[in-house]
Amino acid sequence: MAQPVNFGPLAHQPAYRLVSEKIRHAIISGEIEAGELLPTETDLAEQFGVTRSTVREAIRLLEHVGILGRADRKRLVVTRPGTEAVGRSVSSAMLMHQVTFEELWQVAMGLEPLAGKLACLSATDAEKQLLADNLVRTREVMADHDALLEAEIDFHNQVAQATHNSALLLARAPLNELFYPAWGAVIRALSPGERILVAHQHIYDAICAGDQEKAETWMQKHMRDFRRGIEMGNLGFDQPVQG
Amino acid sequence: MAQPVNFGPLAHQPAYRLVSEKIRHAIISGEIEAGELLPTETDLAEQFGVTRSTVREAIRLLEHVGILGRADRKRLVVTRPGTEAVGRSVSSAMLMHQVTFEELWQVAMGLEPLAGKLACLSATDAEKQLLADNLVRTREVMADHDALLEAEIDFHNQVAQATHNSALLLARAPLNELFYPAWGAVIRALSPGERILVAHQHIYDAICAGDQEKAETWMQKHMRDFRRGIEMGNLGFDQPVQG
DNA sequence: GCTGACATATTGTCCGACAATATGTCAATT
DNA sequence: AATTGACATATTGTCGGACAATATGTCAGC
Repeated sequence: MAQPVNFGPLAHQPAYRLVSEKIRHAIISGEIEAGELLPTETDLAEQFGVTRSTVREAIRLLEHVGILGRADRKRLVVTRPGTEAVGRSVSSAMLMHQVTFEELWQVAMGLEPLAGKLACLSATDAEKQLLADNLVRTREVMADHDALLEAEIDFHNQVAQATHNSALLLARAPLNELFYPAWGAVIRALSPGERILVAHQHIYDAICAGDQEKAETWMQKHMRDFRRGIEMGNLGFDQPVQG
Repeated sequence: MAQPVNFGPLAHQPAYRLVSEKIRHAIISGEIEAGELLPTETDLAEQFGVTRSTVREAIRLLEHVGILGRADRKRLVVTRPGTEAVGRSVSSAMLMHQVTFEELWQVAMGLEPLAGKLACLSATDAEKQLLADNLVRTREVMADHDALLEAEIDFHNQVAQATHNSALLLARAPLNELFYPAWGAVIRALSPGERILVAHQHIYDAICAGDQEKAETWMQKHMRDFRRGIEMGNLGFDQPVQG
């Protein structure tokens, strides 16, 4: 007997997606380099044989993820998505998945100690200096909750920067955005400035000494402190993070 | 003397971005839930007081990151960005940053062992069964490079799934896409089927036994094998990954 | 109750238009 | 010579209207 033919639903992609894919491909394959200007919308429309409206929709598709941006507010330019763009889109996803603090913290426990460890291998003198400056600043603003939070976040970002690992930077991008409010709440509730500073100090020492293990374990301790902070402050460790 | 006033450039956001932000905010704040239908484009245009073209551009901004999708090919629907959407956008970013295998591998060394460890705590019987099936299948297709690659990828995804940690799933989404070709190259070059199977077997055993440490260390071993495979095959461990 | 015809709603695409703004040119002014 | 101002040009942001293709809803007819 003849097989009952099973036609899959034929995929008629709208034109704006095709155009978008073509542009995306040209960018990713390196055909167009970062920083280069794209042709004008009218040109693109002509080249693809569609209207400017369609081209514009295709462009918007790529804009939000940070592949395309506006140079001088006019011409389109190919850009490298920075941590902000990636962080924004991934944290949207996490918010919609109702990710809990616990889940987020587990990921951070995978990435932050790793960052500390790797920074030991690759931190430059300038980056070590930045960390040292951050320590000084942290001590100064210990009483000011907002400023302390900012210093704390900066410290972690600087450690991550010091790894010179873009993949790591991008992977941890959403953590920043999502932990920010919780970290602030912990600081306001418990004023753990001294404890934060001690941990940062040890991490800094380890990075300067190139002591990977010490950096890793102190970062772990530091993150566990953060966890305990949320739990003690009854801030909802098993609750979904808030946008 | 009076300071020379320094006016920051005044930020005139285009309308399509404002509209996009409004919609995004409504979605993330939970005002509109996932799965709900959005009003029609014409309605939105009226509500916001702009034209349909503008609304469409705003929608496209959110579409590529997976916040919005098409329900039945017509009406717009709010969706949860899955790992595919997130993986796609983050791996674009990584590609443009010329992330090397080494960088990527370091991140994987942070996340995959973590996944193994967490899976010990939360894997259900059904998920364990899936892993068992995967092992059987892996043994069957050991000689077929393509099928073996697919089974290998599946195994890691299933372990990650078994953690029930969405944040982790999303964070490791880009790894899948980017490692895929390299992993395939390793398999074709070295035929390490037996070695892969042994590692998977141990990881599976550990998960069934709830032995977190074993799962973690075997996943580490497994990833180190992968690294050695790329190095031995001279596949460019310190080279940027290819799209 | 199922089928088919028909009207309706909604999206995808096109066209043409205009205002606002950035860029380039060039003469006039100091 | 350098700055300023006037002017033409290019490009984007936004508008309005139009039409085809397709999904949905309704209703008569068997």
